[in-house]
Amino acid sequence: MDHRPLFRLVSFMFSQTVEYALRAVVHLAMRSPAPQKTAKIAEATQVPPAYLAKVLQGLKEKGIVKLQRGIGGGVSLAHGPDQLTILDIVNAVDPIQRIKHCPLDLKTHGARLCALHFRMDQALLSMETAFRSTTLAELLEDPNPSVPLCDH
Amino acid sequence: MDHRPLFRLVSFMFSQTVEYALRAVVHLAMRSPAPQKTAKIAEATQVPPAYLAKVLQGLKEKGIVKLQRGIGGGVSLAHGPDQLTILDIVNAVDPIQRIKHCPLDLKTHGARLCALHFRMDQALLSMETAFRSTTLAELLEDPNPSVPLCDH
DNA sequence: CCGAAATAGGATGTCAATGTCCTGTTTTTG
DNA sequence: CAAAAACAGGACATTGACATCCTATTTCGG
Repeated sequence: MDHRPLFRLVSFMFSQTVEYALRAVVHLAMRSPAPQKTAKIAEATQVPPAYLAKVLQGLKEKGIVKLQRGIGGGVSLAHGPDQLTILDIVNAVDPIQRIKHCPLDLKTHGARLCALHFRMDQALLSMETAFRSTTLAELLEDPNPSVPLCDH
Repeated sequence: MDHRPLFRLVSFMFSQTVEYALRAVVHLAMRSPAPQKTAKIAEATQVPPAYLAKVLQGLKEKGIVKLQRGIGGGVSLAHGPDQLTILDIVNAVDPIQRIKHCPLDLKTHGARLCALHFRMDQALLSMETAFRSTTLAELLEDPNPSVPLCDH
């Protein structure tokens, strides 16, 4: 009956849904290509099971994962971990929208951004670049001793 | 009666409130140090007047602007445009929260972030850095021919 | 073919962000 | 001092993100 968020947002920059999708996909990558049951992923990644199911359906529609019903079914990556970047996941769930034109739609100037929105767009670009630079496979190879998702 | 957002979010990364705060502060910087009335700022920046008033109150509490009541009063910057960065404004309204520890609070490892959250934090860092690198004064000096906020 | 295993998806609930409105309080000017 | 100017702030409305639950529907194994 209590519908307050189960977990505090990691950062206001990322939606809870992005966080959940990333956890799930990293979990899948660690076990790729074996399919995993949604309930198991939810437990391991500490994501609400019913909500994770919705998130995974979204990822399926974007071609990130495959869902298989029935005994022995479950969720698996649609591509190899070396073919998926963090950006692919983020964009599938909550696309990074670069600023293409001034949000104040004055027609007194062309498509050129004012200085403020240009700077904001540059910040978005740097984030986009950071996310594009790492594949799931590289995440798993990370020398960091803490395994992804902090489980073991 | 219609309470749908007046303007589409510029990017899911930035809240509407951050966008409004930045527009208002840039407007103030262009006219610094003369105080401006909230209603005038709202009109020039295309922000709902009553909501802008709330945003400005928040900025006052964070020491970004000064509010003066009565005839001849209005809103003015609490510091020179060369003393305020975009990051100062963003953090006053919707602080960028860097990821300090794994959001899955397993105690099986220390404060070290797993590879996924380390990458996410690096993306936040790059955005933070981008925002810290520009002061309001530098925004106004921008060689870009479109004046900030696209008005004139 | 039957039953168990899984996902599919609709209906519904809650809350914070966004936005409006109205009345109070402070300050300045004449 | 009186009146107008301007912010202060509480009450309230709406919406989308987050979340749950329950009932299909599909698929595999024996």
